[in-house]
Amino acid sequence: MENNYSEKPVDFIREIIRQDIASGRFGARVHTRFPPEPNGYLHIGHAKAIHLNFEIAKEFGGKCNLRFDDTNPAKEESEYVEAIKQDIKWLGYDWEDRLYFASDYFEKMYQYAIELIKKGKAYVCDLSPEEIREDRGTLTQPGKESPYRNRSVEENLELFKRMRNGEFPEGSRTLRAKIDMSSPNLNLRDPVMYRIIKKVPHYRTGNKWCIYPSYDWAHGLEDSIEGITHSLCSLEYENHRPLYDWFLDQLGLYHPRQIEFARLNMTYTVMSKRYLAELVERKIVNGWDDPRMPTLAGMRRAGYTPEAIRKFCKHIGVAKTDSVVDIELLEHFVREHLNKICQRKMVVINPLKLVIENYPEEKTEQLDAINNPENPEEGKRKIPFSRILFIERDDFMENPPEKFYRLAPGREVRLRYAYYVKCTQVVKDEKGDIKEIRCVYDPDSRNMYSDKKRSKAIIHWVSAIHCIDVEVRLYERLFLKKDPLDVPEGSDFTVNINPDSLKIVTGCKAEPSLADAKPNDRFQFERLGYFVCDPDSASGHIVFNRTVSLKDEWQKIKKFFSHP
RNA sequence: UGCCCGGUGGUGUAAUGGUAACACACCGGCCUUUGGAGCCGUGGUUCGAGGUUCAAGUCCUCGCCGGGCAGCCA
Repeated sequence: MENNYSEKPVDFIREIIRQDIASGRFGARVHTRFPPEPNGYLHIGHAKAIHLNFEIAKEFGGKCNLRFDDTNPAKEESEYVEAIKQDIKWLGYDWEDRLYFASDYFEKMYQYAIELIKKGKAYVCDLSPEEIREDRGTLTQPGKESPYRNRSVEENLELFKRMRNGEFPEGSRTLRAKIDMSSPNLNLRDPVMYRIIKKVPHYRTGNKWCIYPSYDWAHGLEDSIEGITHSLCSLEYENHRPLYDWFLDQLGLYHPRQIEFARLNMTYTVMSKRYLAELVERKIVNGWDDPRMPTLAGMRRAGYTPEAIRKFCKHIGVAKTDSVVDIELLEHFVREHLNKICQRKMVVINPLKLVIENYPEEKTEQLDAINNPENPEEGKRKIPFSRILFIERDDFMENPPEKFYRLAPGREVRLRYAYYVKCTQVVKDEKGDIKEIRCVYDPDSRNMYSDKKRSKAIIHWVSAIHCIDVEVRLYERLFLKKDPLDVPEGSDFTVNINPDSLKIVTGCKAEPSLADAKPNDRFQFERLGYFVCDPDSASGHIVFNRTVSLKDEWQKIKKFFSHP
């Protein structure tokens, strides 16, 4: 077993684990777990937790379990189990043979509950949910003890058995831990351990059970049963740790250590399952795997790579400070990786016809284009050039402002991998819209690699008779505001939705080599961004999703001009 | 007016009592057949006030600010 936990710096969790190893607290063992509830899709915040748990196990020569925490049949479905497994695999992690379900422990938990009753530490309570709430007290006032708190062990045992047997209606009784109704920590005011749920069957155990353990009771047992050493969870469980410890101590069971860390928040993003589900249900996005979603499924479809996400997780670190990470950081790692691995292609999204008047009508040339300047070994390809081309409408302006140094009347620019062209004429239609532009080219300018700047601009193009039509889906951030939940009184986050978060553009012109693109193939469209072939593609109808744009100096300048 | 947890450049994370570091973003500059990529540089004295110490972001005290907690959710 190769341990490599000597490098610095190290976060507070790894520091604690080092100490535990040094003191022999768990016999130098490290065993973590990722415990999702199968009630929704995994998002980038889960990626942080997955990364943390699996990487720590790897670093310390330990193991990490995948455990579905399926203790609430009302919310859980096997669809989510499968999606979650797929996402974790895609992210690059392997739970090997350690796939577990809390629902497999129900019988064991039940027996432990009986033990607790016998110790006089748990009782069946006949109070209604409302009555329990009223008796719980408030943040500043102690609670009131339940009138059923002092039932005999025998009666509790009998009642609990009848609860399991389904003799009581849903909501009529609970099993509660007998702790302290005046504890300043409200979690310790006789928390509910079991509730009766009869209306819905459990997706795995069906109707076998009609009592289900609550989180606080179940989670520590799950960790204990699996021999987990370090149970990593988010900050909101901090106040639950005394309870986690209490149950395990009362039962005298193997006792893992719970450590809390701050969950991930990102700008321009909502991260709770509730809101994500709402986006899906209200059809604001097209499903959980919509490329605008911060779900792993969405990011996969958007073209993000698992490598980039992992590197992001590594770099954000882990701490106890509530924080909001700039989404630019994620995008940075996506660009960084894609820049390395993507072959370049020329695609014109918003075509403008360009006619080279002095280029022979029938002539076609095959020009060399570099596949990936980051990796010369990927070689070159041929791209066809001819008299009529398409260029990006944005690359021409009739009345260019300062700092725009692309094509304009009388101006010369280089066509990437081809020639210099000079604009001689602008042709407009009846409405005055620019229909095409006419140019002359310099036949001697091909491959003049060392030619110093006859123009500052190089633009991309595609040959009109050779190109293929493709559909491009231009995705932008789903929300306009850094904090999408920052809304005026009485409205919800939909007021912050970006109305332009998806633009579907058909009739885009792509270089012919893209005809072979297969779903999930990733490319850089030169000067535009990174794109991935979408599974919606069919033969003859290829669809690309924009993963992320290239950084664009000109866009910045334009923005500066529009609001100085 | 309760309990718990936090507070280091715009953002996130380091500094383990000894000259505040790294990344992203931003702004300059260099380079470039992608206004891409790459390279170089400018921003902070660590929430505030005291205290301990030769020495404090780090330890102590008191404030201030932020977050969490009153589901038979997790």
